[in-house]
Amino acid sequence: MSQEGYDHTAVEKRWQEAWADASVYRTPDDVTDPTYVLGMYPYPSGKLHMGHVRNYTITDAYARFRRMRGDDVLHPMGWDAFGLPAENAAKERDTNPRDWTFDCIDTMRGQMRSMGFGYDWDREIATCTPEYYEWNQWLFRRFYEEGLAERRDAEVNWCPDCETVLADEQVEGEAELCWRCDHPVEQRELEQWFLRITEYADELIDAIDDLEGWPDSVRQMQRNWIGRQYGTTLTFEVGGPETDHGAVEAFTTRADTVYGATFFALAPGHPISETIAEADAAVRTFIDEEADPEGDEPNGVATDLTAKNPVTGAELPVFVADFVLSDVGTGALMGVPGHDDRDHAFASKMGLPIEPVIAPKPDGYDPESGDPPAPPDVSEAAFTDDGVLVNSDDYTGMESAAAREAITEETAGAEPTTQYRLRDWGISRQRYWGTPIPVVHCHGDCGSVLVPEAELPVELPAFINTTGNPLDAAEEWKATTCPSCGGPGTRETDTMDTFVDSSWYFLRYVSPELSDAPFDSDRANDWMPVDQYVGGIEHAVMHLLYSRFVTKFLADYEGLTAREPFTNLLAQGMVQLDGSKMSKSKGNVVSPQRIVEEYGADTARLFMMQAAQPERDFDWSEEGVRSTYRFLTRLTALVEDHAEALSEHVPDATAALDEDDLIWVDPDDPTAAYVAGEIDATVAVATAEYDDLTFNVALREAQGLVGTLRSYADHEEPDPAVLGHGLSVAIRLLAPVIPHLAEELYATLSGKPANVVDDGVDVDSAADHPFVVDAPWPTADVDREAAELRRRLVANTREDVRQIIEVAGIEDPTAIDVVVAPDWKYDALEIAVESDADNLISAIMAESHIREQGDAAASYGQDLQAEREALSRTLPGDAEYEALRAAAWLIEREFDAPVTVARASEADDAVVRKAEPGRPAIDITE
RNA sequence: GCGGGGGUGGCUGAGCCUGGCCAAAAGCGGCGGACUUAAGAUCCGCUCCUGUAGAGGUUCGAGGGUUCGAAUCCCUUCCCCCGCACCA
Repeated sequence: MSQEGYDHTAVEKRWQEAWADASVYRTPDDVTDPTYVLGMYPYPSGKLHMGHVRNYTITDAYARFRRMRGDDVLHPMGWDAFGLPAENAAKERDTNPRDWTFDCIDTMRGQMRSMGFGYDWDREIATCTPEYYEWNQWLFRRFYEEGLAERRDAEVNWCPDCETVLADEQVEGEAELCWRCDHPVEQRELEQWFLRITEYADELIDAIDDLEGWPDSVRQMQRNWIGRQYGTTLTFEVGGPETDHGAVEAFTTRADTVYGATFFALAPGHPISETIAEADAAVRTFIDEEADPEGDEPNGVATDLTAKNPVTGAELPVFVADFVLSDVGTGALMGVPGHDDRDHAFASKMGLPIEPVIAPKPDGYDPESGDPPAPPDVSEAAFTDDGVLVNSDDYTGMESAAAREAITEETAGAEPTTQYRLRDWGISRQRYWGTPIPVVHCHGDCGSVLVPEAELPVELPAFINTTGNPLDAAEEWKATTCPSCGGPGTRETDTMDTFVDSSWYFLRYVSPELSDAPFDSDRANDWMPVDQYVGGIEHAVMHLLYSRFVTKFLADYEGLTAREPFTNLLAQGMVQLDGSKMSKSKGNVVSPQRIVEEYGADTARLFMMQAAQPERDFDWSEEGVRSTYRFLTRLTALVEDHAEALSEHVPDATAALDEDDLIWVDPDDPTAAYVAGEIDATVAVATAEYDDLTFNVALREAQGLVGTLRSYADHEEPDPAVLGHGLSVAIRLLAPVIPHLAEELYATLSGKPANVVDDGVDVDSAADHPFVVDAPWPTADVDREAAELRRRLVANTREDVRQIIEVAGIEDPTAIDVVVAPDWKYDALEIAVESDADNLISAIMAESHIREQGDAAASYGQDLQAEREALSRTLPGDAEYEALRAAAWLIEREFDAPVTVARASEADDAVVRKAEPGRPAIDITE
């Protein structure tokens, strides 16, 4: 009946409309501390891709799960709507970025609706609206007022193709390519606006330790990015025959190796390098032509300068070398070839001396009394570990860590110094489609002046199609008056990096309409932080670091109580095809739209969620999709086939479904008891897995339950209460992932089949119809461990029956007897598990009722003794008996033979003998 | 080089934290059977080797160790992926 599947298009459309009509996903402003579930908002590129679908299915499923568990949930969506691609697209199509962007947003919003994502659309934001970016400008003002925004000259990464500045993070790979257009990036000197994120470097790195809900990989990436290092700044007097360049600072993490310094090196861009290049042709040539910072070889050129080692007083030769980088440390370093690989390579190449001053620490070395170890041989390779100082005057014999401290303290001009790799955040972009930086450059003497808060937002002028920055060409817009002196002024034409937009958008959802502040403080303090954030690993550093920075700033200066924005973070894996990432350039893209048309959104969602853990990559498989679709088709058929019968037997299905998950099971119907037990076990496992976001395991459980229910429904005379309950549970367990079909089936099961709706009775007038969205999550009061023991017993027993029949070559069994072990064996096992007595057999035999069993007891005792360490508890004998009785129908069905489950007292001794706890005796008659 | 994550049966992929019930879930693929005029769908099994009563053997990248017992813990080693990197 169902090879065509079910009418997913009609089902999905029907419920999308019903949800919208009933505003089921609305989160009222007055709820208290809702569970805040957030997916990283997308750039509106025009179409949803599979990565989006996966991302938002994860948040949607989790949000729905929490909702069914009774939480208020905040699950909003918005648009990262500024950015260069809109500008490029506008140029190509001869339109403007605004229209193009809103077109894209409309399309994508429609696709999200068609996926069934349950967002509170009343909270939708788009960062390109003045109502939003006004608050970027406000935020910029606040940074400026607190001394954390400043304008300065800076060497910046410049993409000649995009004609804009890029952050370091936006420059990719060794080849230094633009992250957007893959064009090689150049360096330029420009006046730029910076936010001083480095002021927060320590807190940003220290607080990572407490982000326990974040993946280790992301935490580590942030630590690396901030790159804090403790070390020492040493001062070297640098001079030559004719000139004195004065004190030059060099940073080192290895002050303990200072006695091993045999040269000093300056970056080609260091001011002294520039100075000496004026008089020294070799240096000039080296800087201009030979220096190759990207190459593997360390290159350098000698100068006529020397640097005085501040500890030893030695005069070291000074080189200009390309492996010294201007933007690392001070752009100058002491070379210690004995204990640094790169210095070693350079010294070997230049024929400089290599001196060992650190020796490996001998075992049990005591710096107080021990003789210093012999210096290692460093002629071939540097010894880079910490150790014990040698050849270091008074410091000889000290351990590295202590020596670093002592040298830093005792050397004139030496300072303990902390270095960071993190740089201030350059937010200036020479582009149109972004937030205008709210500054006016006074033509008089006022300099750069903030636009007053009352005059915000500074709105973008109409788009001008030009090769440079359109804002530069907007002459009328540019010309303004200085807010300070009232004289003529020019607007700042830089716009902000779009990472400013995304660094606080999660706060805007709290009060998206608010017109006099970026967010409602009281509500933000109640609703923040985001409980579960989900997005791609590509944002591990930039977006997440900036968001943490801005949150801390708002905590310090605007009274926000949260110091971290995201409590739990999930970096979802990629959707791949044949093992590689889907991408347009490779042409291996699977269109979500096609999948929705062909199989429906529910199929796409279920397939993705059951394919793998959310954080792992997985391969898209058309076969897997089809298999998922077949599952949904079978489920639909199962519910439809039985709904009518159930409603006859269950007088008020609706009430029964909603009220309670405790159902009465006929004690004389072991099959019903088995199914009821399976239902409970499924709920227990699936709930825990949903909590952990391991949807794949939860769904496997739910699908397994559906299989059990189908078998049960085929069984003669299923208990309608049990079957109805089971179907209700299965539907609810699947509902977060297949919301449309779950609604449909829930309605069918409730005796309000959807075709009634089709005939003109609309959904919300059927007031007694409960949405599964709002249905209570099923509950179970079972011990997961006991449920698993029972499952295992049943599975093992069935497996054993199969094996016997196969191995013994039984063609057609006529009777199968299953006999549970006698009680005394359970008692003996219990004693064996508990006991730590040397002689297990005597411990067991101490029990008179076991001793009475004579040889059988002795023999079983020996078995227990032999396997003593491996023994584990089973279910009690009565529970095993009940579980096997309940599962007998499965064996009967499989082998088409009557199955008798018996207690030991009811069975033949010869058979009973083989029975053990956890392993009933099986006797098959041919 | 540093840091992070991996290597499991024909494939995908769980298990590993908390060792035993693990020859190892699930899906896919393959094989056999039921149903069907047939195909499809659906259902029941099988799918490392041997085995006429639930057994035995060899497996979880490689080698070693701890343990009564290791896919699981420890060490060494090889390979793959990701991030950072001539970072002083």
